[in-house]
Order: sequence, then structure tokens, then C-alpha cells
Amino acid sequence: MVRVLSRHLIKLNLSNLSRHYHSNHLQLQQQHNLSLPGSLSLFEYQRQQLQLLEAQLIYVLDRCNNLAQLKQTHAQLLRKYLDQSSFVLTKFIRVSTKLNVSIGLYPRLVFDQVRYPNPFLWTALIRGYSILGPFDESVVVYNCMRRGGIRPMSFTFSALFKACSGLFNVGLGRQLHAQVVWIGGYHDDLYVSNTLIDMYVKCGFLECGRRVFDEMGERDAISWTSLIVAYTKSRDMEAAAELFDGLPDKDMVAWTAMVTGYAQNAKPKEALKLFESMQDAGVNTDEVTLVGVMSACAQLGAGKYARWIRDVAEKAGLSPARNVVVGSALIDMYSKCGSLEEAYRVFQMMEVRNVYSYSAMIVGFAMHGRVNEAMSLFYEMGQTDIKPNKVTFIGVLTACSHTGIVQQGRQIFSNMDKDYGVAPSADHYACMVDLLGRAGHLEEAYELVKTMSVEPHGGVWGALLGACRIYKNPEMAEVAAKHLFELDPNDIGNYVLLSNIYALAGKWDDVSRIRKLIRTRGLKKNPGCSLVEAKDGVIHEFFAGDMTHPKSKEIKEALEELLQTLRLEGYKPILSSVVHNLSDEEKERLLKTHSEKLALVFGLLTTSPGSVITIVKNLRICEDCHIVICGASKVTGREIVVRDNMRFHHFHDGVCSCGDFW
DNA sequence: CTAGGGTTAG
Repeated sequence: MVRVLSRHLIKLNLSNLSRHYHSNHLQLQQQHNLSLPGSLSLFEYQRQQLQLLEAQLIYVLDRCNNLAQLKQTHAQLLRKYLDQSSFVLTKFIRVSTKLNVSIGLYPRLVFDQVRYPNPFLWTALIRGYSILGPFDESVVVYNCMRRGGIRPMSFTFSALFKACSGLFNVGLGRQLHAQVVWIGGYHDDLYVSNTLIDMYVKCGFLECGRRVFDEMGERDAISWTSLIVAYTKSRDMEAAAELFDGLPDKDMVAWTAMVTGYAQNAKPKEALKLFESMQDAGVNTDEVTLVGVMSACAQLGAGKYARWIRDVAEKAGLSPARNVVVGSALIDMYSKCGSLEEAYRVFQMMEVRNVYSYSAMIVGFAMHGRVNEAMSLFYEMGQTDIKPNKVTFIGVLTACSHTGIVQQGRQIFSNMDKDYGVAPSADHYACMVDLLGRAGHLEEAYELVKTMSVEPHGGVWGALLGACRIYKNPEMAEVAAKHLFELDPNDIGNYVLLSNIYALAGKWDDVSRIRKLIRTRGLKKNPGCSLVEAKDGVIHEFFAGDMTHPKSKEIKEALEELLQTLRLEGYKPILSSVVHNLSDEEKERLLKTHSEKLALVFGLLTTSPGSVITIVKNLRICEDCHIVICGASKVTGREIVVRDNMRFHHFHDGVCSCGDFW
């Protein structure tokens, strides 16, 4: 028997892939229980032979890695022997889907040759369209299937719901939801219900998803997680947490969803705390979990945590050398925590890099004002076959703008479409307006906005408004602000910026007009807040004017002492950094309550002399604080790193890496 | 089969 089959296989002139199969066919025979008894009928023999061939084809198909191999397999084997085997063709379409082979072309041609497709084959096609698109084709195929009198399977509905999410068409989803019951009778099917929840929440109908969830007789972790994610995406962390607490068997995905949810909702402390509980609960960690945690850590800029997370990753066998995702996330985390050197070390040790790794590194260099490194990395990237994308260009352009390299920025901006096929988006225009405006080319920046190829968004006008602040141009500021108040009426930052511009120009009437506007629109100013790490890695938070920290008294005294030293060196408070119409004494008093000053002094008081003090601030650093920290780095000999909402400032011996251009 | 994810921004 073995010999008969072997001869048969050789006769088929099999490809390399199937020769590999050949060596395994003995094992396969055992799996399929193909030992041949003496008195086997011819029919039975043929049936078994067919079964073996099917198994062989599945084996070959499973090992196809591209369209060419798929076509070869089809040409050699399918057409000759098994074009009518729905079993094999279903596999064929599934493999095509997995390999991203456009369903509309080759797989569809194969499908259309089949005279009597079975429900599995129909479903595979629908599923293919629902994953690769065009999504509406799923529905077209489904209708054909119904007209052919084929009863849909539960998988069929799942695929269709996926297509509905892709189409963002809840109406269609509802129609199909009704059919689940009266055509399929699948209303108790866990799998169908889970995809149904997902469809509703992806279409933005969270409450409908919730209703399905509430009415389910049986739920699994997937049902819970779908809903948890929906709540985190709609920024309702309370609801998400409530669900999460009620989930009896929390698996890694559920934990990750929650951790990532906190990170994405600007609650990094909660994210890190939850990750710690996740570790305590003995749940595994994979790269997806790490991406969320690292993003949280990057937001906080917490150095101690960063090192701990790195350890966790290494212990989980996720090393940046081997894993691109982990590597790229690490680069981002380290550079946002202030250690650009560590970030670059990670970048260098990565064996595989992709556009994320390069972009993260370029953006890292840009944030730290290292324009030369950013540029040379960008050109180095050009030597690889990794294509830059829109984010890469944002990195390159912000690098230019942080150092005022106008000419090079202009050139890259005007050639990015032609040379790299990345058409400038509104974000890129914003970078460009920032670059031009910051360098003092206000008119050119305004011209650029007026001639944009895409609609300007808040970022573009905001960049112009920022430039108007630096170059004290209240007239142009009003134009920019008018657009901003229409585009982002609830963004408090724009109102504050405009009122600051008026204040700088001494237009106090306009200042109070804007203040009133803020009040009538019910907006709240977000207070300045600075984070600094104590010796033990604990992060301390300081708000502007807040004296509730236990060490407040000491901080106040030490700050007074520091300022006195600086005054001897010629420091004078920059009173214009205070944008309230107050007496000079009041202004000076207010300056001393800025959160970054409190954080600085706390750092000086509590950390060991050789270490770097890293401060993370939520708003832009003010000029007075910049000068004070500069001076502090000189008189104390300490290295001080400040991250504000724009970029990094490295203070060393009385000099800042930004060159006072920020 | 169905659930979690990456770099950016004024």
C-alpha cells in the first residue's frame, strides 16, 4: 500500500512543498487511519485515496507563503483532481485571505468555477471579503447564497457582522441581527453574539452592544473584553473598570485592554498600578501588553519604572533585539523618559527594524533638539528598503522646527510627495507653519496656510497662534484665534494663548474680554503640573501655587535661597511671564509658585548629587523658569532635564540644549 | 473562527 501511494504521488510531479509532505505521508496515513484491509472495495479505496489527497492539499496550502505558490498549487493540483472539493477550496480561500490576496481577483475566479458550493465555501468567501474588503461584496455574496437556498452558518453571520463594522453600517447590522434568529436560530450562539457585540460597538452603538451582552445566556472573556474596550474607547473608564471587576476569569487580553485603556485615557498612573496587579496575579505578558504599559510609562516620564518594565520584558522573553514591536515601544519610552542614549542603544541592538522603529527614533531625536542625528538617521533610513511614512516626516519637520533649520525643512516639505510618495497632510502643514513661524517668517507661514492643499485644522492655526506669541503680533493672532474658536471651541489652550498675547502687548481690555469668554463658555483652565522622581523612584506631583506637599515649607525656603544665589549672578525675574495685570511684587510672588520650580527644588533637595533630575511638565515651560533652571544647573553643578509639552530641555552648566530657541 | 496594540501634533 505504501508503495502504491508513493508511486501515485510521484506521478503528480509535486512541487518542493509537496515533496516535503511526501516524507510525512506515513504519519498522515496513520492520522487518517488509512491502513488498507485485504477486502477493500474499489469505491472505498478511491474514497480513501481522495481523502488522502485532500489532506495532502491542505498540507501544501498551509505552507503557501505568497500568491505565486498559491497559484502553482492550484494549477498543479486543484484543477486536475479536486476543483469540486469544497473542503480544499475553502482552505484555498482561507489561505488567500490570510495572505492578503485580494479576494476579488484570483480566489473569486476559483470560487466561480464551482458548481455547487457548500455553506463552508460560501462562508469562506464572505469572510474573505469581510476581512480584506470590499466589505459590501460580503453582503452581495451572502444574498447570492440566500437565493441559492443555502442556510447560513453561525460563522457566516460573524463574517457579515465584521463587514458591517467595516462599512460602519449599523442599519445593515440590525437587519442581519434579526436574521440571526429567524433564519439561523443562532440566538444562543456565543460566537455569533460576541461578533454582534463587536459590530455594535465598532459602529458606535455601545448601548446596543451592551444590550446584547446583558441578554446573553452565557458569556466568555471575549464578550466582556469587547465591551470593556468599547467603554475605554468612549473614554468611560469608570464603566470599563466596573465591568472588569465583574469579570470572573480575567485573561491576559482583558488585563491588557484595561491597562491600555488607562494609558490611552491619559491615566498613566492607573495603568502602571494595574499592570503591577497583573504581574501579582501571575498573568502572562506579551508584546501588546508591553506597548500599553510602556506608553503609560512614557507619559509619566518615570525612569525607574522604565527600567523595571524593561526587566519584565526581558524576563518574558521579549527582547528588543528580536522583537520589533517591543524595541520600538522601548525607544519611545526611553526617549520620553529623558534618556535618549538608552533609546539609541535599543535602536542599535535591534536586529529587525521597521518604519515604527525609525520613526520613533527620529521623533526622539527631534524632541531632544538633536536635529543632526534626526537628519542623518532619516538619510540612513533612505539606504534601507523601509519607506518613511507620514509620522517619519512629522519627526523630521519637528526636528527642523526645534532648531530653526528653515531651508532644509522647506526642501524636505516640498519634496516629500515627489520623492517619497507621502502627500503633506494638515499635520505636516502644522509642522511647517510652526517651523516658519518660530523662525520669524510669520507672513510666509500665513501665506502657506492660505494656499494649503488640504483644509487647515486646529493644529495649523494653533502653530500660527504660537508664532504670534513669540513675535508679539496680536493682529495676526486674532485671525488665527478666530479660526481656532470655530474649529476647537472647547480647547482652553487657545483662549489662554490669545489672552497671553494680549497681555504681552499690554492690551488688558482684550485680556479681560477673553477671560470673560472663557467663563461664559464654561471652560476650565488646566493648572500647570510638574512631576519629578524622588530617590526611591516615587513620583511626586506639584501643581502651580499648590503648597500642600508635605515638604512645602522646606521647598519654599530652599527656592528663596536658590533665587538669592542667582540674583547675585545677575538674575532678574522675567515679569512678563506672568500674564495677569498685577503689581510687580505680585508678579514676582506668582512666579515663585510655578510647578516646575517647586519640582526642581524638590529634586535638588531629595536626590543624590551625581544623578540627573528629570522633570515632566504638562504645559510649556515659561521663560522665567527656563532661566532659573539654567542658572540652577550652573550653581549646583547638577544635570537637569525638563520635558514640557513641546520638547526636552537638557540643562547643563548654565546652558540649555534648546539654545534658548523653543 | 470572535476580544487587547505601536511612532506624531499646535
